[in-house]
Amino acid sequence: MIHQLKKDIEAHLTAAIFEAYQLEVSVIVEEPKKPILGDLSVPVFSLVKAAKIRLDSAVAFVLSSLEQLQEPKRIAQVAVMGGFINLTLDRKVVGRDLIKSFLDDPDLVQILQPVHPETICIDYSSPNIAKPFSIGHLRSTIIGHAIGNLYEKCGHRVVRINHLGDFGTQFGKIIYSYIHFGDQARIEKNPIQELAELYVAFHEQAKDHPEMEEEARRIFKELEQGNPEYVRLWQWFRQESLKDYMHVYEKLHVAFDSYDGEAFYNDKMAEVIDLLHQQGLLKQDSGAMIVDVGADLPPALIQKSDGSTLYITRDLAAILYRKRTYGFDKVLYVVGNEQKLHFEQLKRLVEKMALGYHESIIHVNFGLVLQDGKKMSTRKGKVVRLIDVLDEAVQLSRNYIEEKNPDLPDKESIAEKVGVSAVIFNDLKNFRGNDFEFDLEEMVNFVGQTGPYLQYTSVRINSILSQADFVFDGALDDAWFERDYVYDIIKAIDLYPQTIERSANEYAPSILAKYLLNLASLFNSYYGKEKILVDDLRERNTKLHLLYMVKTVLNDGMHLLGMQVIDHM
RNA sequence: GACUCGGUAGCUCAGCCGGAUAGAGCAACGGCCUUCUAAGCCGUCGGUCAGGCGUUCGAAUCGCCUCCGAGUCGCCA
Repeated sequence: MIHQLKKDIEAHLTAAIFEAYQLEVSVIVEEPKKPILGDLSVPVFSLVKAAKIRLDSAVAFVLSSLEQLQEPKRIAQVAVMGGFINLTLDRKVVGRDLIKSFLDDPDLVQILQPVHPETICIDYSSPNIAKPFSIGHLRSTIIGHAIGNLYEKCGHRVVRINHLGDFGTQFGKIIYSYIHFGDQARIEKNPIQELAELYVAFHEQAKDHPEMEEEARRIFKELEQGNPEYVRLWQWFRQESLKDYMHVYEKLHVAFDSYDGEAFYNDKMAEVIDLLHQQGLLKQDSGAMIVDVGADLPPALIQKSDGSTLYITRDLAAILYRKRTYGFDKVLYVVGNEQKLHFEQLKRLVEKMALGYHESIIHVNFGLVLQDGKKMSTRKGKVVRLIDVLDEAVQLSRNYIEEKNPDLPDKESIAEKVGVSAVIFNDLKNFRGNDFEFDLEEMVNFVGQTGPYLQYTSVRINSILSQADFVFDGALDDAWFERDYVYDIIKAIDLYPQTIERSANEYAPSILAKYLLNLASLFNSYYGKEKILVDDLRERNTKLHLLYMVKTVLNDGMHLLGMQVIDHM
């Protein structure tokens, strides 16, 4: 609402300046940091400079233009401070308007309706078969899931794709390892653990026996060509891994529209290579087939000298398939920073092939989870299993419940929801591009800027609402909106729709996460100041309206981030 | 070595398409539970925005250089 007013003022002033000076000055209306200065602020420096006029004439010009704006009610006060013109809005009107629009469209379907609904493919999670589901894949999973939710909320169609890492030379390695030192019974008992150990064992042995690498590549090539024994082992490993992953996804409440991994594209590779060949892009280089993708990037390796394919070949096949199958407007790859070059190459390949959609390929990169300041390595067996972290978080959550609320009826279910959500929120609250050091204590922290803080705030509100009956009858004590700490909450709620849009457009769930923390903090601060359930019905009803809005926004926001919403804890 | 990303309070981070006195949480210290859930609230302490130069009325924000950290750099994914 305030956002709309801001846009209106910007448009009005830009037009007025053009009319008076024939100058295209794009006026920016900003929000002053200090609330005492007002709700909106117009700096006039750009006009001074462009029109080469004095500061005071620029101020006078803007002031008179503002008077012509058809804005009878909302702007209550205009004050000039140096080169800034500060506008203060009528808090009663803002509060009433907000509540009205909130009640008219509580799910924001009208406000967030896109001009052009798009189809967005999101490639995320994508764990590597036969390896434990690690913290690294947690990041991709929950960032991708949240971005998908955000786009859906904005009215777009989202296709969620789990591009399983179920193919490639790594399987040559594991199969080699299994044949030479594997044990069927042990794998059946504890598949992921054993398979991961086989993978580590391979790399340990290969240090002294480099010919093993060659052998692994040969096995993969045969797997690719359909060697029945290798295919059987591969299917077995894949199936066992998938079972394990589904367990994790269940805990995280994420699901996908497609689980077509790399292997799915095995029979679609020839098409890609033919296409590259026809366009004369493919060339041979020391036995392998490569494509030059420009002087600023290293060439892309499409086919190994033994004829088998690579990661990028499969990604290329996948994008062709996805364009045909889903007709995406955008395809997002939620994959770590370390693969930046890979996606630059992929994008360039698509551009070189003149397919016309290279601009819609977006690498939504995220920071690495470090251990002792360095990247974790599956090859050396240095991974942290997600399931262990989740278990730890749920246990801590149980402890809190025993300490704070031992009579809670459904302890176990709440403990699970709080613990898992804490881990999810901890990952989403900071900008995704930042690397971070693995720190279990930080991940399962429940105090301060955390998931449980948001849940707790919502629960507190819920507790009050459940003790009161109130009706949305519009009978409001609007004088109450004048109070700073109330008005701050109103302004924060008003900001919710644009926060969702920004969060989606920048592929940054952290924007929403920070917003929710701020809203919760404003509410808790208010909660400490005033009693809600007062005797005066009109006042009470007004407060309950506000609480209802805060709770609705908090719950909706948490849901978008992939957290579990609860009503008591 | 080249390229990419980063360096803001003791720690974890916001702010970065230039705007007014750089903000949160944690930690530390001091308060607040006979009244709506204290997983909370209030207060105190804490800054050469890595360093330098430049552009500008105005720089944490833009440009260049230096230092430091991480990642990547054809037969892994």
